[in-house]
Amino acid sequence: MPDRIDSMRKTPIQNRGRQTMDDLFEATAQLLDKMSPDEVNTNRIADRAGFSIGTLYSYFPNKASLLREMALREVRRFEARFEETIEASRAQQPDHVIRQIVRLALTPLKGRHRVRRKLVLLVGQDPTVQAAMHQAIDRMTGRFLECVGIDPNDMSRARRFLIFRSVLGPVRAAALHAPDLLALPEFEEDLVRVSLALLGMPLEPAPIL
Amino acid sequence: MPDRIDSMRKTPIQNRGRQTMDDLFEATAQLLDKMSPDEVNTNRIADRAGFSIGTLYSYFPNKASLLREMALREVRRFEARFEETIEASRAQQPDHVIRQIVRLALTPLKGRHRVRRKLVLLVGQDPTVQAAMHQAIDRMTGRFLECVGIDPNDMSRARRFLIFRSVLGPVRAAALHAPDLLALPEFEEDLVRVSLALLGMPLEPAPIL
Amino acid sequence: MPDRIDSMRKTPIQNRGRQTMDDLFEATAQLLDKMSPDEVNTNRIADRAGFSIGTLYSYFPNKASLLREMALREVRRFEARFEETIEASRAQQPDHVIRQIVRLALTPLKGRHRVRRKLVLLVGQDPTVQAAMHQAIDRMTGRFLECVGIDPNDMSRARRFLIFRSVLGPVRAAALHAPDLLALPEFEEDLVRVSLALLGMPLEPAPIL
Amino acid sequence: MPDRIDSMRKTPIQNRGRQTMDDLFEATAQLLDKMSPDEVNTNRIADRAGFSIGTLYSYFPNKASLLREMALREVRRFEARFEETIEASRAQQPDHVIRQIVRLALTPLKGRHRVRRKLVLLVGQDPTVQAAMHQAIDRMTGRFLECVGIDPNDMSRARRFLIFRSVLGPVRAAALHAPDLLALPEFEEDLVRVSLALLGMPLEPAPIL
DNA sequence: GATGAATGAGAATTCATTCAT
DNA sequence: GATGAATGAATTCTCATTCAT
Repeated sequence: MPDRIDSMRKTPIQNRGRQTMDDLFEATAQLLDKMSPDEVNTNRIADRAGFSIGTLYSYFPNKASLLREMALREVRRFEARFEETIEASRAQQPDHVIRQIVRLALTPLKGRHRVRRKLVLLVGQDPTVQAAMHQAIDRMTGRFLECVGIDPNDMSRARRFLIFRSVLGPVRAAALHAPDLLALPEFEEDLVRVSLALLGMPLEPAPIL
Repeated sequence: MPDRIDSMRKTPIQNRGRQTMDDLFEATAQLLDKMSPDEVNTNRIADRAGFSIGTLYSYFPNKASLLREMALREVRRFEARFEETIEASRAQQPDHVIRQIVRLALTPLKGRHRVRRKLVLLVGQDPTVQAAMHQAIDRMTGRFLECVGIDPNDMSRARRFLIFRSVLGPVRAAALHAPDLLALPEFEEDLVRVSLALLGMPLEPAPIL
Repeated sequence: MPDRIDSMRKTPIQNRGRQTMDDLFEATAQLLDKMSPDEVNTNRIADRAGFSIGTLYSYFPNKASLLREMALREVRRFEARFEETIEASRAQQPDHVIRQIVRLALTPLKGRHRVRRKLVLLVGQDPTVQAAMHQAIDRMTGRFLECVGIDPNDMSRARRFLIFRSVLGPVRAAALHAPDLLALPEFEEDLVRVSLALLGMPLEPAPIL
Repeated sequence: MPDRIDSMRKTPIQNRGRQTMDDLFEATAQLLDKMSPDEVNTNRIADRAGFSIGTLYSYFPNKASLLREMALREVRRFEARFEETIEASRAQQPDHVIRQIVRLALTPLKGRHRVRRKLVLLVGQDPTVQAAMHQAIDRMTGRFLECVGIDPNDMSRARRFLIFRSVLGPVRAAALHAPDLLALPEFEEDLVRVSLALLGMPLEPAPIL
């Protein structure tokens, strides 16, 4: 799976192309949902999307770039939903804002948590995706602090790094290995508590249970 | 915790065999350290370990089992180190115990955080490994609660799930993308704070910075 | 010398068509100049010529025929230049005529020796092109002998075969691998000497140096 | 057809490997003899050689390198035969030596002139092969001059370049397009004449016929 | 006529695995 | 037991060509 520089073959400004790419992404998602990541190959993707393999390769220079674009799109989508959430929480108390964000993280798009996990397995080494994810998290952290009125410079890098990641990591783990937790109020509660602890704003002493 | 898994071809009671397997694991680790996971193949592993490919296949029935055993060994090793840490912290304050555990998580064996990450990429879908990891985390959580004198039944499943995973996830993220954080006292501090918050024992109101 | 070959789809009597074909040839030449022959494909040719791939296929039934026509055009052009040279040398001494022909061979159109070589690599097996080239050389040999007043029947087939080919081969080799030789007077001199030797008219005993 | 640096995958010091490579070369030659060069693919080569495709790729990193090695072997073989010829002609008159060399060029190995031609079509752009061929010709020229007692420094570069190439080019052309010429005494005669003319040693005035 | 998205056969290459020595 | 040459299914990717718009 060689790695080219140019990520896409044709700029999908045309709606035609945009639709085809979406079809390919959707096909990929369905396959990831159904089978192990290394069974997902370009032939199967094209086939399921209802295109010939050649069409796939006229939209993406190679397999890696298709997966990369798909991952980047996921990141962008999450950030967009985050942005909406922040906007809707303007001028609210920090704990309320955090709770909204935790809920956002807990609500997988179309139940596609498994797809996302497998996508990570396929794209995990891709530096572009890595960078995009971490920059997105950093941007979202910044937006959040701004929203709740904290100057980022008043907070250590370590803590800024942790605020969201201490929520996102466990959510992913739960989604994969204990999905029922996602629906429990006390799970949401504890995630909020973690973030607030890092903001120096503990809730009332947490009940042990 | 029995040592044998039936994906191993021979019971490695003989030291010869044990040594050979360790050599193969070490070779795999070195390759993972050097190259992308999908460049790591059985021929290269055998080659670097100084064995023929045939020998590799007399110790493991297939590639997946080699990687699986290796991952399981990592899990067992971590748990063993955890056990030592707990033993050494007997009858200490919870925050002290937690701090020791955080330090354990921050100190990978031989700086092999990258190796572990890539191993996950290769083995990530293996149900045996998944199960072993989560069972280990659950066992360690139990041991910890026992050590600090909390009855596990007094704590919600959600919280038990989170206590360690809210530390482990961010540590891995930092190891991969902001390794310098691992050495910062305030990073350790905040990780401890996260766990304590979940135990309902906040430190003194956290300074924002 | 009729201009039409039945591998062309339309008789390019219309200037439009003629121009389009020339554009396609020119694009092909530019690509051959820039890249390796097997990187030159029909899509790139159409693209560089500023046409759609469909247009290319309305002028040529397939890739081979485009390249064939292009090669045949080269052959015709060379023969036309040869004809001019011969005409301009009417009633001159044989050594003078030969020198003019050698100069012609040394002076490729637009410095496109490399293009010609790569075209040969792409079209080399085409029997039509092979035949056209050799017939052209035979015709030119005949014209030359006529011009200098030698009856072709007075000369062996072997020698007629050699007269021009002993010049053309080395010139191509030099163009590709020692282009600086092309400009040296002694190179031209020796090529003339070779041809004259075959005509049984050696120059004064050649200086060794 | 990507191009690696390393030309061979395993050093064929072992006789086993040497034999396998020879089989692959022989299979390639047979295919080139039978079909057009671009129909010759690695699958067919392996198949005809009686190996699996994987075996081919354990001896050569890619198709290009197989063809390259084969071409280089041809060059080495020709040079070896040249060397024998020179040795056998020690202390003979220049015209005798040249005649032997011309005969060598006229005697294709196993009637494989066509194979060689097609090999050139496949490998023609390969810089390694190009360089090897030209260096070989230069070495042979040097050996020849030494043998007939001419100091290379007494001869212009242009002429040294031409001495053999003015023979080799036409021979190849004849082999491909007028094979019957190869057997004619007057063809041999004229080739000798060409070389001698370049050495400043004309034969008796050439008979026109 | 022109366009260019779509096609799909076919080619190169990899690598887990086997088995004769 | 060890070896490593050989296997071949599977995968990625290309590009000449078609045809609906």
